This record gives sequence, structure tokens and C-alpha cells, in this order.
Amino acid sequence: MANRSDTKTRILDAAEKLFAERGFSETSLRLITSKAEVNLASVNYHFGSKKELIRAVLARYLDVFMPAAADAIVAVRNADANASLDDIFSTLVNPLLELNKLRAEGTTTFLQLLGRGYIESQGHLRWFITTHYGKYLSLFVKAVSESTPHIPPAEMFWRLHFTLGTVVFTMASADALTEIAEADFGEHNDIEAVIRKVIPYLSAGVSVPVNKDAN
Amino acid sequence: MANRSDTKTRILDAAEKLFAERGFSETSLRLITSKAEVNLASVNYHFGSKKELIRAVLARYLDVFMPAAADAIVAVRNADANASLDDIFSTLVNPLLELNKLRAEGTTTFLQLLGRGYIESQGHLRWFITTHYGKYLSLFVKAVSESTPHIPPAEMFWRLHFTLGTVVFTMASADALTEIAEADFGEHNDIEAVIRKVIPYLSAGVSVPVNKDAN
DNA sequence: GTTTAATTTAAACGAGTGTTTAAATTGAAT
DNA sequence: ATTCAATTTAAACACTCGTTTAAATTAAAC
Repeated sequence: MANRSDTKTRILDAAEKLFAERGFSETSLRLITSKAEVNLASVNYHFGSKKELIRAVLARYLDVFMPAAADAIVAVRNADANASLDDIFSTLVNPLLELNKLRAEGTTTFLQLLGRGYIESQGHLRWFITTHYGKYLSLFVKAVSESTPHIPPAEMFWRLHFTLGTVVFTMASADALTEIAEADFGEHNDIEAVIRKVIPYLSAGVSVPVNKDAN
Repeated sequence: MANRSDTKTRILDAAEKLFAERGFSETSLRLITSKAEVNLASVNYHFGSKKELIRAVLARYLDVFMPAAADAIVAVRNADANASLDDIFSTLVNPLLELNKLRAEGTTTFLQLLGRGYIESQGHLRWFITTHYGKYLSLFVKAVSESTPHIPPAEMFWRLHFTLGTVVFTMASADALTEIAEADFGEHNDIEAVIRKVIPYLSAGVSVPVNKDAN
């Protein structure tokens, strides 16, 4: 078995960066392989197809983040059975920032990939994520729901997707936004500062009482 | 001048439907012209290029929505100088729903197009919108800011982008989400129901008091 | 050192893209 | 009825795309 094979890693590294920046369908295999300095055909050799490469790129982050986030949430709820929604969201900050130790810009890249995955690729990535990481998602939804028992499940479904949208969109343009914020308001924010700004916003939105008249 | 020319309209009608459903780059001119039952080359003849067709599709909605929304906001603030944030957001509901009178599914289509426009097409649509409709956007930001004077401008900057993310992401995937919501919770939601769900979420998030410790 | 399997490579394939061309057609003005 | 510009049309152009092929190379196993 001849395997110097950082080839696979080189492909994944180049692909995740480009996918996060420009989206999946806007990124050609030729661009990936030229940035990775490997042969075009090696993508199909190592991953089978572009679709499977996309899944592999996402899996490399999800396999690290999902268990870490789940462990953190379990730990917080063991320590405090009445953990607030804000506590639950805040628990995710560390697992997210840990991704920066995995790879440079890991946190931003992961969140951008997640957003692209939900918007592009009509459903096949959504299916991949929910079937492979469903138990983690359920645990997260359960923790959020039990911290805000006054929100019915169907309403919570929508609010969690609003939340996903907020996070994903913000992170996708976080670089541009921090630049504007610095120029206009003299405020410097790194990725952690932005995450800590968004949490109270999300908590307030998710937990706001349902107005029966408004439906 | 020989001009039976519903051709232009047929193209716009077919294009906006397909763009909203599948995104801009995923929709080929051949698909548009076959649905519109016009010749492939007529797109380039009438619009010059695919990029200009995309802008024309968006402009047809923005030219109606933006002035109507601005008028509605001015009217509300004239009637009640202390209009709440919820009032401001709610003011946008009618102008949005009026788009359904313009064309069938007009509201959904417009919001999805807006979402696609901000996510896809690296910046060229964002530029088009802010330069052509900037004065309406400024009016809207001013109304929101003055309804929540306890939020400092720098914080408001971030929260409005969180809000944009929520709306854009939700609308881009609104069809998929309503399907899941119906399957999982037996809840049928049209676009108006989704809009009315998101407003309290946004209002709560934008107006939540700033926690000085958390920065 | 030879065999053998894994990997890399250059080249081509077939399908799809937006755009352009030049001829055909249309319909109003003269 | 003829002119003439606007429009429509079929065809081709000049790409880019993901994927496949078969030969060349590499490196481990015997």
C-alpha cells in the first residue's frame, strides 16, 4: 500500500477554504486541485465524486464539534439542572473556538460551511447532517427546549432555524462586518467578540413569549 | 417597431420563479427560455446578459416594495412619534403582502430572491441594492434606531445585520422549512404566518438591553 | 531484485454553460 | 406595396464542468 497520502489532506484543506469562501457549486474541482497542488483526477480517486468530497469536508469538522458540544451541554446541565437558555448557548462558544486549534480560521470556516450546506445543494447535505449527527442535534434541541418550557415545540422549530440563519449569515460576512464596525465606530471585534454579541440577541429572540393573537 | 413583446415579461416571469426556487447560478438560460416558451437568444437581445436579467428581476420587485415600505414607515411614525420597534417591523408586513397582488406568490418570491441575492453572486447584487435603494435603507435604519434609543449605534449595527441574516436565511429556505414543519408538527404555514412568527423574534433580539459585562 | 498493488498523471469524453452570429420573420410607417 | 427597423430564430462558438480512461510512476511485500 503506497501511501504518502497527504494528498487527501491537501485536497480537504484547499476545498474547505474555497467552499467556505465561494460556495460549493461555485468552486470547481480544477480550482481546488490547483490550490492543493495535486492532480485533478485525485479527487475522484480518493473521494469518488465532488458530492462526497463536500460531505468529507463537513464531516471533518462535525466529527470534532458535535461530540465536544454535546459533552459540554451535558456537563452544564449536570452542574445546573435549571441552566438558562443563555447558559446553553454560551456552552457552545468553547467547542466553537476550539476549532481554531484544529485549523487556522477553523471557527469561521466551519460556520460558513454549515451555512452553505443548508442553503445550497437541495437537501442532500441537510439529509447527511441530520442522519449522521441527528442524535447530537436532538440533544441540543432538547436542552434548549427544556430551558424555555413556555415555547411550544413547533414554535421552537422555527426559532431555532431563525437562530441558525442569524449565526450562519453573520459568520459568513463577519470579516467584512468587523472591518466596517472598526471604521465606523472604532470598535475592534474578533470572532469571539462577535459570538458573544450574538448570544444575548439569540436568547432574547428564542425565549420571547408567544403572542397568541399574532397567529 | 415590431413589438408584440410580452416576450420580456414572459422571460421575467419564468426567471423570477426559477431563480427563487433554485438560485441564480443553478438556473440556466435554457431552462428559463424553455419555461417561458421563447427563444434562447431573446434573453441576451432584451437584457444583454444573464447578470442584467437577474438585476431586472430584482428591480421589478424593489421598485414596488421600497417606496411602499418607506411610505408606510413614514405614515406610522407620523401617526405615533413613539412607534415601537415591533410597530416598525410590523409596518413592513402589508407592503410585503401587497406583492401577492402584483404576481402570484409575489411575497415569497421576492423574499427568496432577496435572500439569494445576498448570499450568492459575490457582492455585485449587494452593491446594486445599496446603491439603487440606499435612501430607503437609511430611512429604515433611522426608524429602527429611534424606536430603540437604549441601544448604542455600534450595537445596533451588529443587531441589524443579525436581523438581516435571520430574514435572508429563513426566506431562502422557507419552502423546505414549511415542508418539514408540516411533516413534523402538522402545522401549515404560508408566507404570512412565517413573517408574523419572525417579527417578535427580531424585535426581542434587537431591543434586548446590552449587558456591559458580556463584552 | 522482482512482483504487485496503490497512487499519480495527462489526456480525453460528453454534457452543459452564456453568448454571438447571421439569416429569417414580423409588423408598423411610408 | 414597399421599405426598413425591430424582433425572432436556429445554429454555432468558445468555453467550463465533473468524470473516466489507460498509461506511467511510486513504494511496499515477497
